[in-house]
Amino acid sequence: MSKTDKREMVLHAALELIAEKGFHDAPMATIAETAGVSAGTIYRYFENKDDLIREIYSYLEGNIWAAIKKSYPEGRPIRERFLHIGQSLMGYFLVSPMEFRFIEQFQNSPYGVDCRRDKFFGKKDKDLVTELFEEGLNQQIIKDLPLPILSALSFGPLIDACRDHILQFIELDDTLINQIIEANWDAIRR
Amino acid sequence: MSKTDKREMVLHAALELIAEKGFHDAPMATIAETAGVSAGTIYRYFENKDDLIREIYSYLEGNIWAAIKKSYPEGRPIRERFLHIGQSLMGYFLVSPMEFRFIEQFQNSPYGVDCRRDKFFGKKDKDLVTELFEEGLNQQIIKDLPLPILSALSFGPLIDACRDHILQFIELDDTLINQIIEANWDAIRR
DNA sequence: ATAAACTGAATGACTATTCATTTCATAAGT
DNA sequence: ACTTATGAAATGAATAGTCATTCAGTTTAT
Repeated sequence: MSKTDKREMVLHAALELIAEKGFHDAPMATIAETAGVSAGTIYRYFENKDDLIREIYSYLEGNIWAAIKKSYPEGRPIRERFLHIGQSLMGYFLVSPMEFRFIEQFQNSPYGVDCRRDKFFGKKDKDLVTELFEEGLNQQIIKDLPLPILSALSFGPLIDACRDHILQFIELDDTLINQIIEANWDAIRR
Repeated sequence: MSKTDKREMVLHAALELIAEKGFHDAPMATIAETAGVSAGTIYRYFENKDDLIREIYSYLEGNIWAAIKKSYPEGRPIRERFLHIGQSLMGYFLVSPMEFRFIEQFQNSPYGVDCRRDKFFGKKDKDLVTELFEEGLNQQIIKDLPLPILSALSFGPLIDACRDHILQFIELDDTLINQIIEANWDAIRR
């Protein structure tokens, strides 16, 4: 097993265990065991558990942006781009329930608060979504509300729907997915 | 200090500490100290930490239903009742940020999953909100979507907005609150 | 031969819960 | 009115477990 292989084994083992059990019930010893590696080895690749968790999130975030950017209808109307983002996101989450559960936990924890703070107070580049909202605001196509609110109206319900589907409270199909995304659009459009 | 006083002291100390630090950084010893009581005493009033946490949630849930039912415009149009519920909820959360943070943590944890399961699979009585949605569906005033989705569209963004306000990412005022609730209505109305 | 990678037992810190003991309020007996 | 008996309430040190992280010693690759 090569060096990078071990790093990846640890990363995936941690992702899996944390998604299933939560941050506090995924001991380093168990992560090591699942990864087929000794406890000490984890610390050759990650400073500590916090660092490991943040690295997993970065990795998943990369995957998600890739999913959204794949066949992104650049230059098409705002509404069309908005629908594409919603469909990509839900599509991604529904085929990757484990990753979804990790992200959900991450967002609903002090890690997630730090993350949003960085985003809204500008430590990161403007992303595709922020650009889209700003364009929509300028063209007076979407309601004049603060960006965090527009985010909440757009993506909150979408994520809740994925969660309820994964927990088998509802069953999402393509029709329902589109109805949800259209409803989100109704919430933000003027 | 009477018997019930001590129970309440513990309940409030736990609420405060958990809201600030999270379930896992609010040790029983610290809760006891904050409540002005010894660690052992907690166990006279609560079976264990889980029980304590669930009791706190029940207590808060009672407060919230009371806030909603206060001046609930029974018999008035669906839209008006919907707006009332939204306003009551946001009003309550904004004057009780500590309680809000507890509830948010509770909902985004295995406790919350159990709770929703009970709700959607009928162990509880139908609540005001479910009744409202069902009436709206029958009258074809709101979109024909599963109840969990209608909930997500209505209350998800509202809660996210409260969170962002409490974290000082945005500043909510009456105008903005009403705009958000109207946007939620746009999402669910036909 | 050398250094880098790896191991896993040991460390130290932390926690929920228990239980032997003490305190306290109340009621009975004198 | 004063003592005593009683059991509930309260205490907090002790218990039995957790877990992240370290490091002395071992293996592996070059």
